[in-house]
Amino acid sequence: MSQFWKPGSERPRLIDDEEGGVIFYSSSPSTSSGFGYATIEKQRQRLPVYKYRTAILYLVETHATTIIVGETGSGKTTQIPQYLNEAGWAEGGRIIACTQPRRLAVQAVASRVAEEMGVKLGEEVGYTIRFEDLTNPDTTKVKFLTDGVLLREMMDDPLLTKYSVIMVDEAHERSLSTDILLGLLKKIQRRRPELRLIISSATIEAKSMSSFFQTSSKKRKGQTGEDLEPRTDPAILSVEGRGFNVQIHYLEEPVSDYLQAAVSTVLSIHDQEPMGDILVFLTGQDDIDAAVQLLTEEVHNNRKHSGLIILPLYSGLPRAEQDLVFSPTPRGQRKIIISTNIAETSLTLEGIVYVVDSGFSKQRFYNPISNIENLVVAPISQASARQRAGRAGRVRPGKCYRLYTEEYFVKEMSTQGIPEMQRTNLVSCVIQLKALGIDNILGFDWLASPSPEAVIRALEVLYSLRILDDDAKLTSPTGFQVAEISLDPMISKMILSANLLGCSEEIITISAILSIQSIWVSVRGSQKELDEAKLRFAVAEGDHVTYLNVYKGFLESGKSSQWCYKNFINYHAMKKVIEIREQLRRIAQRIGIALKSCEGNTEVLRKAITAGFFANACHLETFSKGGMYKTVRGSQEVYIHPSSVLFRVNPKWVIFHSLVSTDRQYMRNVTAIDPSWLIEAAPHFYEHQRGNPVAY
DNA sequence: GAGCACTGC
Repeated sequence: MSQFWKPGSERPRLIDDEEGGVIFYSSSPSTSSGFGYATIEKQRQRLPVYKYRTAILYLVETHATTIIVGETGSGKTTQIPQYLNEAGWAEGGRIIACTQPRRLAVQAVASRVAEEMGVKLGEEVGYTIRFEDLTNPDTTKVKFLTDGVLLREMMDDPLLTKYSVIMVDEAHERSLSTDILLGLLKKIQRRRPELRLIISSATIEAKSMSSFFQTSSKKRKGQTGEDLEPRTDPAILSVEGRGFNVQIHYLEEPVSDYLQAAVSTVLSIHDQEPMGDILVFLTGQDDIDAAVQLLTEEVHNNRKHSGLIILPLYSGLPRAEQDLVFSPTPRGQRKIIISTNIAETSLTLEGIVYVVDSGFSKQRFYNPISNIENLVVAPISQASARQRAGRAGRVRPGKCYRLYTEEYFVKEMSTQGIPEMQRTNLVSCVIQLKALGIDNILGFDWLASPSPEAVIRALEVLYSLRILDDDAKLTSPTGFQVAEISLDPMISKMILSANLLGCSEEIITISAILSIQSIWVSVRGSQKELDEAKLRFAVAEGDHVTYLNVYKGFLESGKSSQWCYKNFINYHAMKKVIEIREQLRRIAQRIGIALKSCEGNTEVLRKAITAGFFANACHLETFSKGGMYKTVRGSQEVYIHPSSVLFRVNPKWVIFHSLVSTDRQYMRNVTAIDPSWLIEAAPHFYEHQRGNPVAY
């Protein structure tokens, strides 16, 4: 192995003593010396671990914003809320809020804190995620929630007045909700000087977070000159974690085929390194299946490779197969998990000692000009590479093999990666800000500004849906109602139109189904059987009405998992559909939509769909071969996806829910329409020309 | 006749 691999030159992280150790550094000179440690300025000083609590409480007391940086395992997430609670930050009916970007993390952290405090989950310590509110308004003092839920709470309480401290965890991940939330929190801070923010982030983002929250500190003195308000310059506290050291190895020479390189690296680790599981990061299902097959063949052909358990891991994998990665490795064997990015942040695997990092992942990019989102294989960032490597050091010191050179890591890889804000469609983001009364989206104080093109495109789409008016303000009632519905605005618009057309009962079912990945079981081997199963539900109107038949069948079966199995339908997906539908029903009730069924009238159904998705209208190119369509607006070449029930049926006019772009643009979830409905639904968008609709 | 990184409300 030594011929190909070169150890990294980055010095191992300092974990200096068995105490753990806290390093404190303040971004500004301190006037107080009461604690004996706060005199250090822009200079690192290690403090004994018992002062962790003191340091945090002091900083939160004196600074409006505290930025906590550090590694996993440093106890930031679980200890800080407890310190704050003990220090009285949740007295007098105030609540300490702690956000996470993922539902699972919220649940896990909340139950751990409840356990550590010796209280019942849902009382002093509670959590709120979509579909689940385990809090008690009378007793909850520490509340964990997803950042998306906190954003939703702002719709009713824009200043988040019930919270005394808000801690935002994993801020370095820079998810869309986190970025929006941080921008809004900074605004709130100006109106609520008593509010305390704690931003928890990876070390690499500390500086940008700190300068973002840095505000001019003019009015800090009260009339008599005493300090009334906290310091407005953020403090930075750095906490070392207890993770084990991970030795980094780079390739001596670059390789062109990372898949092959990954396979041979796994085999040489198995031959030459002591026992311990291996985690391999590849990009997607295709890569992973190919690698699993190559390794399995190798195990069959070569006896020295026995004792290997090879497991794929990606989100589309059926639940039972996903769970295999969590089963303990039998003694004398070695587990090899070949995974997408799901293992980078979403899942934590125990027992990993070796990581093989391809240096690539699939990433979504949005082109505001064509209004199309693309999924492409792209190089990861240095931050991502560090995160992947860290997965090897959870149980004991580990090793990470990077399938690229150190020069590439240092010179070619970007340090951070592009925030989601800058590579996604912004319609939902814009409508959320509009609902909070923020009208100047481009002028908003962003952590990372979205491109003007993307903002303009989002405004345009919302305007065409009559969600925004000529002044780019929310229309009443449509715009305000759409903002209440926690779905894609085009779907929300479809629901509102269904109310007028008398088919809301059916349309909220369709909406629930459209907002999950797929209701079909993904099976590679038995494609034919799946297609046959689909035909049992398929109708000429298209995929949307077909979904209604599936839902009806599921209800008639008594929500049976057996029935799902027989019909190649994903049972877990259907349960989720029921859950989302129930939430939509509640929201509909709240905004005054009466549920009404159209009793099988599919024309009004398709008119409601058209009212939301008129912009996605296409017509068949009559003289072209192979079912080529062109979008009415923009004349883009598109095709019906083979998974659609309208594949090869090729109706003359269709609208689609979304595009998948590979070598071609494929329309997913397609419904046949009458072109006259387009002008009826959106006279501001389409006009007649020689009997057919044409986009303005 | 082909393909879906990952979250979230």
